[in-house]
Amino acid sequence: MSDRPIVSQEVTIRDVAEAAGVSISLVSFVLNARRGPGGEYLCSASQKTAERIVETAERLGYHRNKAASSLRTGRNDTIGVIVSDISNTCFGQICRKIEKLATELGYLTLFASTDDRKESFRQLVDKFLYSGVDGFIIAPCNGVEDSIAKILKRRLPVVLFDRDLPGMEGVGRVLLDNEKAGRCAVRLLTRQGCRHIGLVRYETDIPTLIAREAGCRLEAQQDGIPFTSAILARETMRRDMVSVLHNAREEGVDAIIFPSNAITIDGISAINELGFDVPGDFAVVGFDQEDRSEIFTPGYSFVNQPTKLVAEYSFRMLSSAIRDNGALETRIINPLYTLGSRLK
Amino acid sequence: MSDRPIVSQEVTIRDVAEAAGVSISLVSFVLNARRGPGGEYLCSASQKTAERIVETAERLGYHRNKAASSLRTGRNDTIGVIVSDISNTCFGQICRKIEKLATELGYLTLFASTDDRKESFRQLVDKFLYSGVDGFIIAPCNGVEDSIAKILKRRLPVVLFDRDLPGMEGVGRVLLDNEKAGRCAVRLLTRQGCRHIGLVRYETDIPTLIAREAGCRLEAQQDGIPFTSAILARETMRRDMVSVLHNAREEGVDAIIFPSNAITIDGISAINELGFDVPGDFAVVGFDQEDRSEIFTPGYSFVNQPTKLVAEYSFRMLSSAIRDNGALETRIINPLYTLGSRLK
DNA sequence: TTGAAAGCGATACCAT
DNA sequence: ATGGTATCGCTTTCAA
Repeated sequence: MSDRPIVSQEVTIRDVAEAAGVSISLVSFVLNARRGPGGEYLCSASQKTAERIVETAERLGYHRNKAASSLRTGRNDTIGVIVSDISNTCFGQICRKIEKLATELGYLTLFASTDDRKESFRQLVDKFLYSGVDGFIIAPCNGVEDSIAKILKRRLPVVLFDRDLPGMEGVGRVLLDNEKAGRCAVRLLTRQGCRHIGLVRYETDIPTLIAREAGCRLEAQQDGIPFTSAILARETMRRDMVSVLHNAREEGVDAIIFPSNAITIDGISAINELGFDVPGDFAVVGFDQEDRSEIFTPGYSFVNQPTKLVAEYSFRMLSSAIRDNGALETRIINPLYTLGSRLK
Repeated sequence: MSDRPIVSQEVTIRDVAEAAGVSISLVSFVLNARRGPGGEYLCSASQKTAERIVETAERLGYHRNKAASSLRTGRNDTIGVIVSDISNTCFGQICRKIEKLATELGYLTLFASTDDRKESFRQLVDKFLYSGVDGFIIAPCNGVEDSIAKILKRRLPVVLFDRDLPGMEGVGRVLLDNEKAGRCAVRLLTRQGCRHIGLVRYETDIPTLIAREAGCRLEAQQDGIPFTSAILARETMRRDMVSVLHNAREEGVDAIIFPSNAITIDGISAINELGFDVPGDFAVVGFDQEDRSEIFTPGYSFVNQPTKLVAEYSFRMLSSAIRDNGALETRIINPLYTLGSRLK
């Protein structure tokens, strides 16, 4: 096999102890002590020794061996973040912000993408579990309740965001108010004077999409504006989109809502293919696109999750659960919108 | 302090040993054995005991404690990936692919974003170093040679991608052929019949940008086509872009190249602000945008890194360096391009 | 083919 | 205020 020798660490706690002329217990003690407001070491060691120890550690370039520390304490100072696709800018931004917050509190963050596949979701949860994370922040895919339950059984805290698993108990939640998001989308359109609103989505039981559509319908009803929704098969959505939009136009629909990221992409793609002008032919509201989408598509408006807020709420909820056994509650977030620069 | 008891693991190697009626050494031995082509365990243990041990481990739900294993072996089966911004789709895609490849080989991947700031770069390298990664894949920012040297001093392998640190020795490299990318951009434009090509960039010594511009100039020269480049101050690029493009148009420039991601964003933004039509007023080639950009901006063409290839080359080079002491070499990648759907 | 035992480095209990 | 030491779970050498 490998004839690589066991490489021992260059500077261990023992070296620091010797160099400082104290015991390793004391070094560990001091190095793990909290700091008071004036920078004093809050431990029974005398300030003088404490300072000498810290100074020695720095001089020798000592850094705690994480593996040893984890092994002993069972803590890992690591959190796991699971999303469907980190190269989706929306998730990328949330992950970045979580990473930043986590780093500030001394946590390491593990990221993984599931591609919305249950099987890889399960594998990733296991992988993180066995890598020893202290908690999870998860945008779940449908039908992974068992996997989440497995985490909870180990008494590790879980915060869900972006998508809910209705009925799942014992988890924290940071969710967009999707009904409000739907209403917001419709309002963006009526404000431009649109008179007949269409929505395209695929066949699904994802609560997010259902709630968004419900919100749209509700708002349109209140405004006394006709609202039509087209429901496509998920697999053929991209293809069917073109004819659906074509027909909608014929039928006098003057505004279209694409209620998710994937639908928005396919929708914009179809509109380009049809050579339609936005907002000339249609006014459009997309969902879950990145902040910069407006730059690329000046005619379109978007409804989004406030990524920073989602990241902050999720991480703070998780870290307080890990550290202080803080409550895992449900937080509902208000949607954000970006107006297109060319409107009707 | 914490009155949380030391939580011991639910199933340890000792439990497996007892349940299987063998010693822990044997369990470890078998569980770490390589598998032969027929699935046999390549170790001195008898196949029968080996199978019994594996079966017992599975039945009990045993999973190796990573901390203990790392502590003992010094190996961590973890790699660190550092980029400027993981929410940049280009990097997001590369990271995803690396994660996937790494997972297949049993590695855990740590990601981090530096925002192109030297100081956070250094901190992240340290963080990963002390977290115990076995190697690095890095898109560096300028002036971090010292930090890379620190990694090399610990004899950990490093593969650079996206951006080079010229003169740095002992690292692997997976880089785009930037000169060729520049030439490619010009060719996309001349092919559409453009007669006067402009390029906008900011003042910099980043080799990537310099090489791209050189490639553009070279190709334009060979084609006997006038080539003008405008160099802006980095800080005011966004603002200045508008007037630069306005003037270019006046001067008869009929094609513009934006030679990086950031420049492309600001450029497209300025074009929208000016109300210019693409490709009516200008033909445009942008750089480093995601695959889907064409959907959002039908008139634009893009030159990109082949993200999957970059990820594959980088990871394979790193993993072979980690496992088999494989060579760290320099690989130059050919650029990829996407044609806009509406061209001149 | 199998097992005993010595650590890897840090922590935390219990002494002093 | 400080130190001795058992222990976390696993790997690996050496002996049987």
